[in-house]
Amino acid sequence: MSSPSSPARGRPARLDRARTIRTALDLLDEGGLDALTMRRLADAMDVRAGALYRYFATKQDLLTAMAELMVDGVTESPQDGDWSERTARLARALRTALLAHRDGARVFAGTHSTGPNTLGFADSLVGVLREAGFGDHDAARALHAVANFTVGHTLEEQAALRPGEGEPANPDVLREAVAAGAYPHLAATLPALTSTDFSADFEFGLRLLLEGLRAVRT
Amino acid sequence: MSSPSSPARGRPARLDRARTIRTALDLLDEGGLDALTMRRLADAMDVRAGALYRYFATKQDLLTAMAELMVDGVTESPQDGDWSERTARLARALRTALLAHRDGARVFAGTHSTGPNTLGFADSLVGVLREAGFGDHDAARALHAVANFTVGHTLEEQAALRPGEGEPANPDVLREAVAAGAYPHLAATLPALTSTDFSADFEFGLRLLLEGLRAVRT
DNA sequence: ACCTGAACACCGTTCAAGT
DNA sequence: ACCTGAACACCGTTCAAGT
Repeated sequence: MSSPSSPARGRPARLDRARTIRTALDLLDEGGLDALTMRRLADAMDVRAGALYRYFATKQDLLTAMAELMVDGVTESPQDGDWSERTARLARALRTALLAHRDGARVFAGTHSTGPNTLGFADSLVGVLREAGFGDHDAARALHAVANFTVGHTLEEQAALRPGEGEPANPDVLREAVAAGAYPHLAATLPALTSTDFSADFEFGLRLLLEGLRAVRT
Repeated sequence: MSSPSSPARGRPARLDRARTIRTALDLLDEGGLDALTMRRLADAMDVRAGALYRYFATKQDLLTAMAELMVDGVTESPQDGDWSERTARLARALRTALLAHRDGARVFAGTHSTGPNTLGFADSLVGVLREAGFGDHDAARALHAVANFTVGHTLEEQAALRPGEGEPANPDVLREAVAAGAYPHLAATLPALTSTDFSADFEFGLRLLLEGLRAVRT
């Protein structure tokens, strides 16, 4: 919690937290997480790298603030529909928010924001389930399951969308590897495994969780 | 694919791929992923950093090989029980394998091995589901859902086990943040949310997926 | 109060040259 | 054939000193 004092005495600050976080997200979209360095961010803000540390204790602190800003608005959704429709909407909104920035899921997975957007999302999801009659433990665990699946899925989705610099794309590697070894089931399901319909993939997993919740409901 | 030639002509090599990967996993266990550098690994192998590049094209290549070795044996499991019990066993075996190394889930999530252990695991899981009557697309998507959930869960579990150097542990941060803001549902479920029974958490999510698969089955 | 300058202690990777 | 030496082009972070 670095905090330049509020009454703006002395020189007007060239830097501030909110503008820096937004610029960092722009840089993320341009070059990805690996290209986002404190020095480059400082350049974009017309400042030396050291100056950033008056506003962010560490780079991790900056990344956490970026993750928190990314999920701004994920909590807003119409309140109609039953609990499973509302849960699905929240999960979809989280995925969409992560997809909106290059390496969004990687940034989010690597941080643990306790800001209002992140907590608001969690409170909404837990609220929907509690009001639907789920117990506290089940609601908390369902939140974890949905969030872990959603982040895990989006991590894969964004990794598949941008294969590692120069390396051949995943489908080709997989085809070759499966052809070489003895993987009868993978060979038979290759078209399904190399499908790039990530939305359908996500919806399937989400449906499993929701059907599971329905079955588990006392 | 760096590959020193097989007929050992000239000086006997001090380095080899397999021994280097095992040493890297030892270093991982000692200091975590952030402390695993090519220079430190070279030190441990009594060699200069540059020499490693005769065996690994990049650090990413090394990490992929580590991930592949981590899931060695995850495919072996008794073949008895019905499809949901067998699927559960495979998922549990994956989690256990990732938990066996410090930052195991982070290493695994950051790579995409197409080695025999990784493919063997995928083939087993898809095989169990296909033999149970699931279609190719559903089996492939179920593999993704189970794997994404398992890796996502273990990522969180290992992050919670080692709070970020100096930062207060997550439960305390969460308690304070929830107390400060207006999160009625989080406040009511705080004990459940800050539970550290990760196995129960994992089993709950896994159960949701399996019950969901049962419901989705044609 | 806010930022610069300069340093500290590192990184991953490449490649000519030695043995 | 295998490895060293040395460099290249960077990192995150700290902190006295300037304005």
